[in-house]
Amino acid sequence: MKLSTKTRYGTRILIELALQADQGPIQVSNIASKQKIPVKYLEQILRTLKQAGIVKSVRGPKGGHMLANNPDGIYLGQIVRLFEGQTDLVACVSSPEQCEMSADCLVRSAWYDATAVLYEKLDGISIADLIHSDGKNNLAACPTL
Amino acid sequence: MKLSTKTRYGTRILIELALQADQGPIQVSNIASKQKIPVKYLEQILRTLKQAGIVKSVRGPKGGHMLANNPDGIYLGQIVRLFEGQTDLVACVSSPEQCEMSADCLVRSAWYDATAVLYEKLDGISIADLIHSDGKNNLAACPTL
DNA sequence: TTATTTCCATATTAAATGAGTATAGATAAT
DNA sequence: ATTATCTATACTCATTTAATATGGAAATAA
Repeated sequence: MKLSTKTRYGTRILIELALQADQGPIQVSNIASKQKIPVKYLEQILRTLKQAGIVKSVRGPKGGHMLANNPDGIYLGQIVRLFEGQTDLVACVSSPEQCEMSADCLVRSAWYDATAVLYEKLDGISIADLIHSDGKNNLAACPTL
Repeated sequence: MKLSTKTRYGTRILIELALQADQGPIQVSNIASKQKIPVKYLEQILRTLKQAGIVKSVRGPKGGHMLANNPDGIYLGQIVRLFEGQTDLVACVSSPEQCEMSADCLVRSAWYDATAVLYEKLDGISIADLIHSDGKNNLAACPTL
């Protein structure tokens, strides 16, 4: 039940672009070294972000990438939906027709509610929120233990 | 970012056992046909549930399986933790040492919070809650769209 | 006591997915 | 023109998931 590296990398790329927002176009090599992401993989992820309208870029020497809009309008929920193949905890949540038992399934609505509460949270956290946090993580107890 | 079939099947197995709680030991073949789960796969999942102390069973003719305790004490969070290999949205949430950047990562605490809110929800839904719902699912809008 | 019904355990396989690499091309500044 | 940069697609490799196969162990009842 984990997020893909594309989602994680995608988020870190956006953070990097937000941090360097006043530096003009940021090059792939710059992001790659700062965030320790393989260049070619990074390029793929950037392309997805660009096609989604979140990032814009200019080609040629001195070219690079930058956020298309203000980071306070980019939310984690949007990034997760963009990169995760299946965005629900269980497929039947958004495609009940995939399961012949879904009509009177006793669990489906629970998976639905859990998915909803998760995205409610993710849709409340923007890239701007992240770069304005102090980045000091307490390494304390984990919610799943 | 989806739950495994083991988690989904495991939940449905427990629902089935809860529904038939007054019928004595329930046989694998019974659960398999009712819930449309391959017999041998079902046996694996049942074994995990048994080792976790959630299910008990008796061998030999007239044997079968039953809940070890009342279904109002079995929560979805427990089932998910039991079957999912990685129970956090991102590995660094519970194992920050796995990522050299985690100490001053600007995203980690967000993944932590999202994981926490998800399990808070899952830990509030019991098997008893599920079997006492009416099972009529509205097939309405999905939280991820 | 022995046949039979049931659960128990491990090994194997097959398909899907995820993560990353390779190769080739297009654009624009100098 | 040359070169630095982004763009696009195809391919490979490793891991995980889902399921199957095979063989066993326990307990009941004829």
